[in-house]
Amino acid sequence: MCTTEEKIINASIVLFSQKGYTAVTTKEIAKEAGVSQMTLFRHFESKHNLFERSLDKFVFSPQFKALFESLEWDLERDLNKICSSYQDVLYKNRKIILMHLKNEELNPHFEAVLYKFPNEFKKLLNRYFEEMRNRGAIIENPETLAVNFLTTSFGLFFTSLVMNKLTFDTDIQTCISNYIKIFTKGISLL
Amino acid sequence: MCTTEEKIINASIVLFSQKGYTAVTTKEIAKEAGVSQMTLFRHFESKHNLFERSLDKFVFSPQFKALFESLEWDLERDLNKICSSYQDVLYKNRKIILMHLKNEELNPHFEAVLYKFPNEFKKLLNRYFEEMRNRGAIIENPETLAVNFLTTSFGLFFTSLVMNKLTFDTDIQTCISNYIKIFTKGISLL
DNA sequence: TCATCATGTTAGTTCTTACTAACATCATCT
DNA sequence: AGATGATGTTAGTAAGAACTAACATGATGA
Repeated sequence: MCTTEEKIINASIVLFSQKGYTAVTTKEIAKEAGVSQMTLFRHFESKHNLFERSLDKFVFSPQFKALFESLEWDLERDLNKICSSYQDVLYKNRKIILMHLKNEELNPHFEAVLYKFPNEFKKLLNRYFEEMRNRGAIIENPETLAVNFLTTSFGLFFTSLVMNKLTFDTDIQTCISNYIKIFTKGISLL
Repeated sequence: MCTTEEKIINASIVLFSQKGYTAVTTKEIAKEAGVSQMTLFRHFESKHNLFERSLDKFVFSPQFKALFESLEWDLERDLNKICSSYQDVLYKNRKIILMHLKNEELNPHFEAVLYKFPNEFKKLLNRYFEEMRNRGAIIENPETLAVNFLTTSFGLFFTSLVMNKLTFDTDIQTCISNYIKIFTKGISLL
C-alpha cells in the first residue's frame, strides 16, 4: 500500500465486497482510504470508473508452472497440493469474488476473468487425471473427476468464507485434508 | 401468486436477489409487481419493512421426517437421497440465499434462519453416519463426514447456481450422482 | 343506488449522493 | 525564494429515491 490511487482502490475493494456497489458511497471510500472525496474524483473521474479499475487491478493468478512441476504422481499428496493452491488463489481473490457476486449485473465482462481460475484448474486437473489413468491409478473419466473436484473444493472455500459463523467445529485445514483423503480413496482403484 | 401483497413480495425477492437491496428502487419493484408505487407503500410502509417481510415469508423448510423414514441403510442410495433433499431445499431457497449474500449487513438476525438448513442437515447426517458406523459400514468420525458432505454438497449447488455459464459440460444431476459415488466409495470400508 | 374499499395518479417534500468549482495549504524541486 | 503539483476544504448543483397527501376511479356488496 503506497500511492494514493492504490489506497483508494484498496478501500473500494474492501467496501464494495462487503456491501455492494450501490450501497457504498464515494465519501465512505474516501474516508476508508484516508483521503478526501475530491482526491478520489480527481484520480478516478467517477465511481463507476473506480469500480472497473479496481476489478482490473486485483486479480491474482495462480502459478501453474511451479505447481505442475512439483507434482509427485501420488494421488493424495498431489491432490492436496492442487487443492491447496486452488484454495489459495480463491482466498487471495476472495474480495474480488465477493465483489463480483454482489455486483454481477455491473460487470458482465468481468465474469470471463473470474471463470479463468476454475477453467485453468480444470484443465490442469484434466491433464493430471488423464495421466493418472494412463498410469493405471484410477479408472474414472478425467473430466468427471475434474468437475467434481473443482465444485466440491469450491464448496469448502465458500463455506469457510461466508458461513464461518456456522458452528462447524472442524477448522478449514483439517477439513481439506479429510476431504482429500475421502476423495482419493473414492477414486482410487481397489 | 394471488394477492397484491404476494405479488409485491415476489417481485421484491426477484429484484433484491438479483441486484441487492440498495440497488433496487421501490418504483422498480412496483413495476415488476404490476402495481403502483403507492400501493407498495400502503401495504408495506417502508422499503426496509418490505425487505424483512419478504425474508420472513419465503423460507422453505425441508421435510426431515419423510426423508429420515425413507432411508434404507444403503450408503450410496441414502446419501443420494439426502444430497438431493439438501439440493432441493437450497434450490427452493436460492433467491433468499442470494438475497442474503447480497445484503448480509442488512439482516444479521436472518443468518440464524439461513444456517438452520445446514445445521439441521448436519444433525441428520451425524445421526446417520453414527448409525452406519455402529452397523460397521464406515469407520470415519461421523462429525468429520457430516461437515465434509455438507460443504462439498454446497459447492455443487452453488457452482451450478452462480457459475452456470462456466463451461462445465456435465449437467448437475450427473454431477451429483458421480459425486455421491466417489464419496460413498471414499468412506466405505475395504 | 349508494357506501366502501382497494388501487391509481399526480404533485410535491426531504434527503442523499455523485460530481464540480474555486480557493487554500503544503511539500518538493530548481 | 519561488514555482509546481498534489491534496484538502468548502460550498454548491443536479438528479434520483423514499415517502406523503389529496384526489380520482372502479369494483363489490348491501
